[in-house]
Amino acid sequence: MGAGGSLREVSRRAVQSRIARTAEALFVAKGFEETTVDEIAAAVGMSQRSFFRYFASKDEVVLDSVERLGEELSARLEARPCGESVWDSLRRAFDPVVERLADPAVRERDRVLHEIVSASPRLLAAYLGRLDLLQRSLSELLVERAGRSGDEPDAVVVRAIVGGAFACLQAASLHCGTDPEVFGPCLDRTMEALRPVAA
Amino acid sequence: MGAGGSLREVSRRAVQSRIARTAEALFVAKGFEETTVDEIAAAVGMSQRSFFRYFASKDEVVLDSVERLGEELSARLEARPCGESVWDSLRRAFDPVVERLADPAVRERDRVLHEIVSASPRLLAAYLGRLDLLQRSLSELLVERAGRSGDEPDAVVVRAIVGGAFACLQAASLHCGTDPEVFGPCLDRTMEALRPVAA
DNA sequence: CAATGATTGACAGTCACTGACACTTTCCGG
DNA sequence: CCGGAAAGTGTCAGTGACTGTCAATCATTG
Repeated sequence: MGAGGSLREVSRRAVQSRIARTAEALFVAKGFEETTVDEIAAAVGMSQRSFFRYFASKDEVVLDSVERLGEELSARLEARPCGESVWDSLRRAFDPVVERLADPAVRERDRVLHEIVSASPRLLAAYLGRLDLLQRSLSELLVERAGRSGDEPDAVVVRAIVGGAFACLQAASLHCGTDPEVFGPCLDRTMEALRPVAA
Repeated sequence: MGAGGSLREVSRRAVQSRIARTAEALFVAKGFEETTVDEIAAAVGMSQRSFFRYFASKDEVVLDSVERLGEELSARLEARPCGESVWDSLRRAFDPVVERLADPAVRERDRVLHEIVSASPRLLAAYLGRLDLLQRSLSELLVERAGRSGDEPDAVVVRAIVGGAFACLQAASLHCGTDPEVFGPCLDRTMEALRPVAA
């Protein structure tokens, strides 16, 4: 089935990565809105048209890594045991977000990305849109899981709980830095404060 | 100080309202992305340039009402007593959102707006961006309030709690309709489930 | 009536993004 | 080694959101 010719996919990813790094440097230097796609394409050494063959939009260059983190997060959540509470499963699914920060290189890149995103209202909105999409799919997953284990799940409450967990994640990443020694406890503190009474 | 020449402001609002109603009709009929600003301007009977004198962007036409609701919500929260818990203050601040739905005309408009927003990923993202902005300002307000009443407020936790409350609101407005008899209890149910242990 | 300031339309320009087409490079069986 | 399909690329033209500018109009006020 058409998903993933491995050899070519690798080189595609390599080109995407090259574009992303180049673009991020420009975004940091001049700002996101102030950098045109033409400039990025020229800096990479390709036509504007080709840029859009690797990224569907200018936003995508920055949000692509969020997408990938979302997939991992989704996979982690799916791997959690059915008996575990929704809240704890979510907290564990967030582990990679914290663990990533152990690598200084990753930490630096996250910092840069965060700076770019939070400096542009439009990008920030697009970012939140992605998170919302992710929350929807995680909610569905959890509702289905609850149904499997015999519970009668309340879809609205599950959705609210997932939203609450992401609110904790968002608050932590906003107020605490990218230092894992600070971020982790910070996330735990917020998630303890908001822990649902039952679920 | 420069805020609000009353006479002219009124007529400006009237024009904005006329544009908004016209545009919303077109959005429902053809979809948001498929409706061009030229079409809206022509339908209202003005130049495209003038359209942009009343709304900074096409998004703004739809999100303007969200903005106004946000201001009311902010004012309500500020009016709550300092002694009240953060969570209860937020729940009470949400009251106008529920009460608005008592008026069938308002309910219908909310339904239309909701339909338009949720049908366009870009608009939805912009909407979430506004909510995020609102959450920031409410968080600041609550942190300051907690400081006034002698508590030592934890800004991160407050931010997470505000985010959690909005997650409840969002979940309710997503899963329950615009019927106030359904929406209200739905909101209460989610907010009871997520009520923070202390705060 | 004349001066003034706000509102507007017309026009031109930028930038994100898309579709079409021609060209080249790569790959593969014969 | 060759011929042709497949994939990648550049060029060009076009759409649509948005902005700056300027001249004309309109209402207000002295």
